[in-house]
Amino acid sequence: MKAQSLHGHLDALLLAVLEQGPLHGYAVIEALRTGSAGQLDLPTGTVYPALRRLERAGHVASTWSTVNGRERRTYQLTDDGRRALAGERSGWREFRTTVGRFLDTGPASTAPA
Amino acid sequence: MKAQSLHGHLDALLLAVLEQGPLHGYAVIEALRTGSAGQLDLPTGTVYPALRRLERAGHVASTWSTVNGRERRTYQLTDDGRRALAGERSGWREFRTTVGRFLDTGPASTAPA
DNA sequence: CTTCATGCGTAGAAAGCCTACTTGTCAGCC
DNA sequence: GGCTGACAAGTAGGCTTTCTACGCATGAAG
Repeated sequence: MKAQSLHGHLDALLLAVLEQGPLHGYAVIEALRTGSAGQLDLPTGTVYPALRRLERAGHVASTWSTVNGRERRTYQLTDDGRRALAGERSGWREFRTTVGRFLDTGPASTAPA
Repeated sequence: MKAQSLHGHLDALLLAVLEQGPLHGYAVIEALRTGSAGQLDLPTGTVYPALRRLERAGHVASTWSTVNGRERRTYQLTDDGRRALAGERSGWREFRTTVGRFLDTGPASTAPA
């Protein structure tokens, strides 16, 4: 699926993935891919800058570690990030409900209510 | 709510509103506002260009009419637009499912399943 | 030694929405 | 008559976010 539809929700996804434990950038991409059954295959050019943005915003913190000669920057959620994630989640529910009011209630849909 | 989150879903919303019957631009904005309980209050600078885009794409057609001396451009869904809307709807479901996999399954959420 | 998977990163382009503004009619009020 | 506010359409420029396409480096496999 087009990741362009993510616009504005990517940060929430990244925070949600990191909520389950610290990961480095490459692993975040894999977590999103496997966790979505292959639907989300984000390019590094999308994820890395986004993680930096989250770090600048104070939602995540990063630490360097060298594993097998490979440099890894491991990201982990901060307390502030946890609060941000909660906000993103409620924002997501609101968004889903609002848009769903128009798109879920179709003429030939499995009416949800 | 921030309409920026719409990014990519606005077209689907407009098509969905017009599915219920032809409307002019201003009425589309009101339909979105009332239909969303005030959540979606889109500025004209967002809606009008979007409707033009949909017209260029062949998803809607417009006709001018003058009511009480006021010029109205009424938009209505084309057959192509109906097909596009169906695609947008399935795209929306996929998007919702995929993102929901990460954001709905929170630690303190009303688990949907 | 070449290729591939892992791993990080940047630069420039493209897309989409928002803010702010303009134009015009009509109704109501002073 | 002049002013304000709701209705109705539209444009221009800016901002944010994501994507495409690259570059650099290590280690394992052939």
